[in-house]
Amino acid sequence: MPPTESAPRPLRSDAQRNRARILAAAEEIFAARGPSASTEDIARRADVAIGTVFRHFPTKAALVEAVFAGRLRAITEQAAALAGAPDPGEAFFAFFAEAVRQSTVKHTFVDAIDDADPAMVAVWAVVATAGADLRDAMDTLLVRAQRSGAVRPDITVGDVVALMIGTARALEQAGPDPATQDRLRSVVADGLRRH
Amino acid sequence: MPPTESAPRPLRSDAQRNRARILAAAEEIFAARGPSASTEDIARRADVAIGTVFRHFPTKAALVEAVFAGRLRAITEQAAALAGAPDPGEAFFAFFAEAVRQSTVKHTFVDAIDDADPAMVAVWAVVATAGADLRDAMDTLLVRAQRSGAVRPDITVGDVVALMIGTARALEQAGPDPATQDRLRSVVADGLRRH
Amino acid sequence: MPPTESAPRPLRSDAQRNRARILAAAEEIFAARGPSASTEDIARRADVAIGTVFRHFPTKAALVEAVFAGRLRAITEQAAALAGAPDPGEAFFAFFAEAVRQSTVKHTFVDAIDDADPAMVAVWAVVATAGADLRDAMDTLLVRAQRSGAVRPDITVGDVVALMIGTARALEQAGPDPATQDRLRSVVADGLRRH
Amino acid sequence: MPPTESAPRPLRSDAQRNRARILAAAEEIFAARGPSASTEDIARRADVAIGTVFRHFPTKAALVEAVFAGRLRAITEQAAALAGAPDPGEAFFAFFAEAVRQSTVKHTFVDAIDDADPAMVAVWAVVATAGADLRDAMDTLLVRAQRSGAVRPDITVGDVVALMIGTARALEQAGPDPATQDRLRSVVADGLRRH
DNA sequence: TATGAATGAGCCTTCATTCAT
DNA sequence: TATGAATGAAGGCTCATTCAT
Repeated sequence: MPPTESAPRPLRSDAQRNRARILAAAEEIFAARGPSASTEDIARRADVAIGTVFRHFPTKAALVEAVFAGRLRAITEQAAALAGAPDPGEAFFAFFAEAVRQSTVKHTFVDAIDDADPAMVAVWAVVATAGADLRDAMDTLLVRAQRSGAVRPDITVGDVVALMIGTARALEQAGPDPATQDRLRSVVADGLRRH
Repeated sequence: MPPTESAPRPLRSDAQRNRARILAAAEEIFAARGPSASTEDIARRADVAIGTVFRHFPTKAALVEAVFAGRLRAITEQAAALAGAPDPGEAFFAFFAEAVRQSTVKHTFVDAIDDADPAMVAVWAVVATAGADLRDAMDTLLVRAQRSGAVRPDITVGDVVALMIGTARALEQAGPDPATQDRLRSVVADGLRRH
Repeated sequence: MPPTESAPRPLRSDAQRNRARILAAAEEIFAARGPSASTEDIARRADVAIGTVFRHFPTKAALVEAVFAGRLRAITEQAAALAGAPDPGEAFFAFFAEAVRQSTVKHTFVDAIDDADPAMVAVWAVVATAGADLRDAMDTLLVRAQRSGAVRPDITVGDVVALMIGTARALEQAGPDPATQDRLRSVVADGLRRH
Repeated sequence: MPPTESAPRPLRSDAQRNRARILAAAEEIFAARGPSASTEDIARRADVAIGTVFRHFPTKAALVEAVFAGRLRAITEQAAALAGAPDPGEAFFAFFAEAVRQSTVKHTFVDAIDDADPAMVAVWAVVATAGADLRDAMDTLLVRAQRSGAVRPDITVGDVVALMIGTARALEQAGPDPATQDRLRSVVADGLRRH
């Protein structure tokens, strides 16, 4: 047992499994009912006692943050994977479509984070870090696409983020019909192109 | 001596005033802090007792719905006002911009309404009515704009509603800078145009 | 309803009764089991719902503080009542005996206040105010008694407070036998006299 | 091959070491933060796992008791060491001062022990034994001091115990200033002398 | 009708205790 | 024996809703 806890030892296998189950349960339940869903419900879905949830995530905010950051990281990886694609425009729009698809849940997490709640301030810190990585990856994609003439030159990364979230919201509103979802996505994508 | 027993008798004038104050307070507070703001806070802002709020709106959900329906009616009126404008395309896009502007609140109301709650059935009825009126008014605007060639012909009213909500969400995400808001709105509007 | 809540209107009679019942219940239960007793138990003893306790005392600390401050005020009144007594020494020792008697409960409140708990910081503020009044009243008593030669001149008010609390603790420890309690009290009183 | 099955077999040396570490940690932490400090914290300070604490002390109360009994034993030894001192009065007051000094901790342990809890019956047995030894040792000191005329003849051992605890409480209340602590101790000591 | 005190289910969190590893 | 993850009963507090005044 080292004097300082600097390197938290790897979790025991059963603990790892529980941690994963809790994250999965939280992802599902937050997606379905928003992050105001109760921790108790998440514990029930993960089939663990409430204390176990709090052992892994000392705070409800920490749990929300973990789920949210996980999602950001996944999207970031996809942006990175497309960074070297041959056609910059195609890469950008492929990323946009995929990111929107993955954000389409009943409640986007951003909605969930109530700035008024001081407990959520810490959440934003972590999210900001993960978000910065994502922004960097997106910036690469965006700049290349703009240089190639595929995207309006006045658009910023912040614009793209906002439009991704907004488009996800629109799809959520419109319902699951694939044709409709394609149509809506194409509207925003067209708007982003140089005209 | 009420005029007829069948219809809900008109409220006494002070009751009417209270109802209006409560709605106004709810609008402000829901817009600022989302629909999870407490009913107490709304009562306080309206300067009435909590019991009065529940006398006018038997349920918190009913209050949320009333605010939402009110907003729908306001937007409907604007659509109606633009129905006879000389330039159909201009009318449509003016409506779109205005509607988005008015929907830009921190938390959209739709998020607040829990479909699973049986107490919300009656609520949805009212909203549905208001929503149908809005759809009709929007349909007029949309069809004229499409006939004039200003808007993509494959777009439906549902698409426009979804995009309005999504765009409002994007603006909320992007923050208050007017130039940014214009840029984002123009992206979606451009995407809606025939290209 | 005044715009500013500066003067909280007098409570409705039933609310007053409940407030008094809660305070009485808290006094009993804190005295018997210490201030770590649960708010729920106090509510039960007062025969009100838990929410009612929190309506009257927004925090558990506020409840502890109210009980504690009430006790301080009672003792302060007694000190004030004895301030003009003809024999200063007699007055001082009568006060000391009475104050000790009233503090003899299984758990003194001071024990209760956990400095480590940040929620208790506010408690100390109020207590300090009530305590300052008490100190003033005690100071009068003490100085007169010292001038009359009845009490050791090097004793301070702080000493008297500490000895009161300590003596109460000793009596609590010794049990309820009156002769024993008198003996213990007389030991400390004798020690305070000029010898 | 244990010596006899009837007596609890001696602990393995590492277990002995752990037991001692836990007791030391508990002593420190209970002294600093009172007996409501969490068992986890004690385990952490002792650098053992929580399960180890519960293997050695089946209950938190048992741990509190062990610390308490240890303290009683330490004080008993001091009383015994002074039993044959040449000046009986000096010996008694030296013991009193030292015992008070050692009891000056933020929370007295007696407070922590809940008499109502049936799990505490066994605990009290041990404490009672240690307490009886202490009383015997103190009795020797006290009777000698009374015979020599240094202490009031009506005082009992129970009185002395109560006053020790009460004085410790007074010192705790008064704060750490040495002059103040001396003054308070001298007040009680003077009160105990024959006058 | 309006008032606002009372109710109590539910939420997040802590911690003594148990038990699989 | 030691470990530390899991358990689950409380505890403090909030807030939608009810009801006596």
